[in-house]
Parts: sequence; C-alpha cells; structure tokens
Amino acid sequence: MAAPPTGSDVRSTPIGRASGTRATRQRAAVAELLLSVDDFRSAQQLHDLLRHDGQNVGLATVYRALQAMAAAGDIDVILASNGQSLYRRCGQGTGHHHHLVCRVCGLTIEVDGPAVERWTHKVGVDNGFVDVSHTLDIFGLCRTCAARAPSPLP
Amino acid sequence: MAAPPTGSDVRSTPIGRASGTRATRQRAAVAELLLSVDDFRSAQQLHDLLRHDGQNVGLATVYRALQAMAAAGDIDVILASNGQSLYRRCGQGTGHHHHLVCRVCGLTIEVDGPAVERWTHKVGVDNGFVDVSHTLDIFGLCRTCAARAPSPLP
DNA sequence: AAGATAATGACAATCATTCTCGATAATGGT
DNA sequence: ACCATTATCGAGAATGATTGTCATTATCTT
Ligand SMILES: [Zn+2]
Ligand SMILES: [Zn+2]
Ligand SMILES: [Zn+2]
Ligand SMILES: [Zn+2]
Repeated sequence: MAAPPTGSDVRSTPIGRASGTRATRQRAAVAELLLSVDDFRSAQQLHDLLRHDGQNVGLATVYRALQAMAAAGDIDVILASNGQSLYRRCGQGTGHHHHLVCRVCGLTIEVDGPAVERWTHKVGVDNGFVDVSHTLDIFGLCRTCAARAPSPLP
Repeated sequence: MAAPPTGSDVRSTPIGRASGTRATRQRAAVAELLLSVDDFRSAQQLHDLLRHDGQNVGLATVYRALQAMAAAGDIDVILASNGQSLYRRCGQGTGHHHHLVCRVCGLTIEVDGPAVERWTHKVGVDNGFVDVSHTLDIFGLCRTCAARAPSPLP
C-alpha cells in the first residue's frame, strides 16, 4: 500500500485507539510480540523477549503499554498466585471469557460459561449488590505436563 | 517493661496443631483478632489493629502467622486487584466456598455454588487437565455503599 | 514545516512481602 | 521445677514487582 502524497487521507484511527493516544514504535513492538506469544506472560518476561529480539524498549514503557492495552480490553490480565500480573492477547473481540491454565507450562485455553455468568450476577443481585463483576480462573496440569509429572507424594 | 511475675498462661492448645509447632502469645493474638473481624483484611491492617489494641506483635510475625493459618486451611485468602493478600476467618470447617465482596467497604458474604464446582471440574477434565482447581470471587457494591455512591458520570 | 504535547527511558521511589540472625520462650523429658 | 532443645520472635535489611519523576524525543494536528 503506497502512501498517497496528499496529506488528508491517513486519518483512519487504526482500530481501538483512545483519542489522544499516539502510535509509537514501542507500543507496536509490544502489540506484535503479544501476537507471537500464546501463553500468559509477565511484563518483565515480555520485556526480556523484546530485548533478546533486538528491540530496545524500556521496562516502564512495557508496563505502560500493557496497562493501556488491558484497559482498552485488547488483552487479558490475570493475577498469578505470587501477585504478579500476567498478560495475554485474547481472541480478538471475544469479550468476557475465562481461562483454563496449566500450572506448569502455562498452556492457556479460553473458556466460556454462560451459566456461570448468570449465576454470579444472580448471587450479587440477590444479596443487594450492584455493579457486580467477578473473577474466575481454572488451573490444572495439562496432558503433557501430567504425563511427565513424577510419583505423587503419599 | 514490667511483666507480672506470675507466669504467662497462654496454654490454650486449641484444636489441630501440626506437630513441631508451638502455641505462642502472638499467634493467639492473631487468631483471636480474626474472630472479631468480619471482612477481608491485609496483613498490615491486622498488624495495625493489634498495635492499636496494645498487643505488641512484629509485622513479620503477623505475616508468618497468617500464612501458617492459611496453609492449615483455618482462614481464607484472596488476592486483591493490587496484588495484596487479604485474609479472613471463614465459617469454621466449611471447606471450599467462594465470596461476594463489596469493593468499597469489604463486606463479605460466603457463597456456595455446587453447579459451578461441577462445571469448572468438567471444563478441566474435558480438556485433558488433571488436578483441576479454580479461583472464583464476586465483587460489587453492597446496598449501603451503593446508596452513598455519587452520581455516575454520563 | 512548526508547535503542542503524548510518550519514552533511565533511574529513583514505593510498598508489600520475605529474609537474616541474635534473642526469647514454648515443650518435653528429667 | 529445671534444663536442654529448638520453634518462634522481632527489628531491620533485602527483595522484587510496579510506579513515579522529569528531561528528552517523537507523533500528530494545523
Ligand atoms: Zn502444561
Ligand atoms: Zn465470567
Ligand atoms: Zn459496601
Ligand atoms: Zn469453588
């Protein structure tokens, strides 16, 4: 796609970009990296990947980019048991959903549960709560990791 | 610090104590405090409460006590969105359950959802996962906090 | 092209939680 | 009771993820 010299037709604000935000090399790098990673990763892991890839992006910038993308709903965030935030690009525009995550390798599967959605909302409302939300994550050992798991302690 | 010459009597050896563990004034203080608090609180909040109550217990000790109690299943832990761990004594021996928590005041209601339990397990198994577990928390504004909530922006 | 200002990056600052290690005190046996 | 053993304590240092600062770029509008 050749760029027309006339300056008045490049105005397409790509896809969801909040007004006032700018497209930078760094944010593009983070966004692209997320396309090639399939599991939940921490900000620092992603920062390392960028570095090893030759990309030079500051750690704080990676944090800011991830937070912006998460706020915009472009990526998912889960809180690991150690308190770290883990990020992952989710099926585009899929909206609200949950995850089944392997405790060992991080393999992630997106899951939907309409019944659970209804139930959690009902629980809140029945107790007089408004603006009800929830968190739900399923963990386990995937087939691969379970196979190599050694003898369980008695 | 004048201590009463008569020996201290902290001898309540409550119910279940793992072998090799000792009953101390500090742990008793934390345990008792949790009985009087009804919402999820952070380790530091509990530490402050102890201090204001005249009890003198080190912060690290509070952390250790809470972790021990959580590991023993005597109290519940949830991860706040800021990464902090929040602790609460749950209905004794109730076993696995979930929580409906007010985002503002922390009011907590324990909830059970047998159907959700079955569903999460099935999702894991259907995808070849074993040793399946899950986290589920419901958040919202309780009636009281919703009433004092200001006008929502348009 | 020029100006306004969002965004960056190197580094300091937070802040919850964990670690260190000498001091203290709970336990079990005598 | 007394003592030896050793879990536990406490004060402060250390850790580690995340956030703030601010001078310097780079993007976008005009
Ligand atoms: Zn796995
Ligand atoms: Zn949901
Ligand atoms: Zn409330
Ligand atoms: Zn459950």
